[in-house]
Amino acid sequence: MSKNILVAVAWPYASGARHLGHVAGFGVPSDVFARYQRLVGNNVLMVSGTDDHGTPITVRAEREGKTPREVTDFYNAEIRNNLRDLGLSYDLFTRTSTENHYQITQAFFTRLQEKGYIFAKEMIGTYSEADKRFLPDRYVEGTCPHCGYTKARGDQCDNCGKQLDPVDLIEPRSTLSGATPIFKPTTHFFLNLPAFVERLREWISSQEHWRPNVKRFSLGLLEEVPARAITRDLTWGVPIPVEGDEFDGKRIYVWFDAVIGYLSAAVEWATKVGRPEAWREWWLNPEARHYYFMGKDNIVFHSVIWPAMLIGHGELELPYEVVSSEFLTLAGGEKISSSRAEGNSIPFVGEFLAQYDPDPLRYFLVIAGPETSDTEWSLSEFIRRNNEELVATWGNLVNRVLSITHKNFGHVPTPQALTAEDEAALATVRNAFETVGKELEQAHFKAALIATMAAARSVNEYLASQEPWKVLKTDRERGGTILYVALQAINNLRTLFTPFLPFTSQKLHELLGNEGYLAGPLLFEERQESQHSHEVLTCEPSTWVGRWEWSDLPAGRELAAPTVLFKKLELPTE
RNA sequence: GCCGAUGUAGCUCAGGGGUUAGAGCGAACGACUCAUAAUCGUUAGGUCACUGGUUCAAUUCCAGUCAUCGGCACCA
Repeated sequence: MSKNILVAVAWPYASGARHLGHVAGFGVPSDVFARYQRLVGNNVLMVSGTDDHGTPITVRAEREGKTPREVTDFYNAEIRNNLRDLGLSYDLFTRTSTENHYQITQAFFTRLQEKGYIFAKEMIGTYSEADKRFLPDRYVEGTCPHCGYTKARGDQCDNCGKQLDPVDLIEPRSTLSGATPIFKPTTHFFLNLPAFVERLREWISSQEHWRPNVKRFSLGLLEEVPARAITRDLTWGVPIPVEGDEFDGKRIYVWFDAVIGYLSAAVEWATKVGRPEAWREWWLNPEARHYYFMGKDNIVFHSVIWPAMLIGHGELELPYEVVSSEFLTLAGGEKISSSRAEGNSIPFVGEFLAQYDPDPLRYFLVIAGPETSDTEWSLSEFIRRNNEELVATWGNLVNRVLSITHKNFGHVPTPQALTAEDEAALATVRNAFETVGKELEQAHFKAALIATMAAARSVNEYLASQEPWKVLKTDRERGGTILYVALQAINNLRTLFTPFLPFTSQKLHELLGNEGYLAGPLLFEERQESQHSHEVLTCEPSTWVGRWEWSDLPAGRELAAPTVLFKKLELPTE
């Protein structure tokens, strides 16, 4: 009956601190989805990790006089802390610089090579003697042969927009050292993507449930798919599993290995929980559904390249759904990319959570996040929505019901026969399990949260119409019945809000005297391999108690005096 | 340049070939006082960017225009 659901979340790049745009794009939506699926009773495996490889990390390491591993150790820890503090309930959040990942990546490479999907080819690389390295095109600068712009990059001229090749540049120089590079041949491996075009087209065309923009974009990409180089001249990364000295200074391209992380992380998780073959229940199970979450800049890797690799592999499951977010922007539409995070005013996750609670941020990122189009980030809007929506509608509802109950009864009152109005109020909340669930099922997070808030609002309406504070003065029994109904409502809204607001839902869970974890703690766990150890972020959802269905709060249960779920916020004055 | 996206009420955004185009917030008026001065009700009348086209019918499909944004292979 339960389905196996893989929640595959994009891998944040361990080259620096992550900002709110990153967690808005893949983090919060994937966690809402995973928590909902667990409440429904499905077997969820939610995995990701930091992407530890690539040129920017090696460059940063050199600039800081550190090793790439030290750099990624630092940012992996910071990102892990961010994700934990935001309540992102990964079954396993690991990293790509593990022995497990190296082995699985190499095996994947070898398998594709044996099946003829990978071939070697000589190409011209840009080499800098001064930097002692080959330079990615973006690290080469020079004068544009078309427009004379002196700061054109090796891949493109920002002035005239023309695409370039480093050899085209007049007076090329390394952006790292300023030295003049030379061009020399270097051999690399290519993934033969054209071999997969027909199968990909057929597969994507048959995905009726994909969002039209993702589908159209992906099919568009197939119009022209070249073979793609999957190795680089680098010394930090997964070594190429091919015999020969000429490959010593080369590594597998970060994106080729990062997507394999979805598989290697599942294997690592299975090992960790002591059931080494358990990953097969997701990866070799045609009934399993794989959902991928990412920002729109990553669609190509998840809808084309990774599926091609999976088709080439031959045994593993393909994506069921590719859920892509748009971008969180600053006022004025400026894109917030990782490479430009420094110097603009989008807050880093760590800084932000040092000042604000995670649930209000999660609320904002779902209700006002870039689900279907770019949306703007604004601190004043965040505070406004916290105060006028989250606090006023939901936080205040909980507080008023618990306060009046505590003041008049101290426990859940025993109800008399329910009136039609009582039944209607309960039915509205009861029905929300279906309406909200249907939206979440389709990854419509914003609509789901709006529907949940509407259910909360309906309880405020019920209270306004029944006026228990008035009734209590003349008819204590009836007043108690109204409060009983309201308590049942918030007890169930607690469950409905759990995917979005795990921390405060857990708090309410406890305020209402319920046992156990509705949304449990997230943990760090040390994993030792032969050369290194690393820490992973994990949790124990199998021990959590919530179910996506109506539950009764028993009459007579003692209720303590409430404390508020959400604080009102003020805009900083400076 | 090529490809794509977006342009809907004061604000932030949904929606979608067809009765009076929606939500939240703001604003106005009223009700209430249990509650974090929170809540509830009523109201606010936006040429759904512009111009053509297809259609019995378009804001919703198509084309063009304007504006904004993104992708365009070794950036992740």
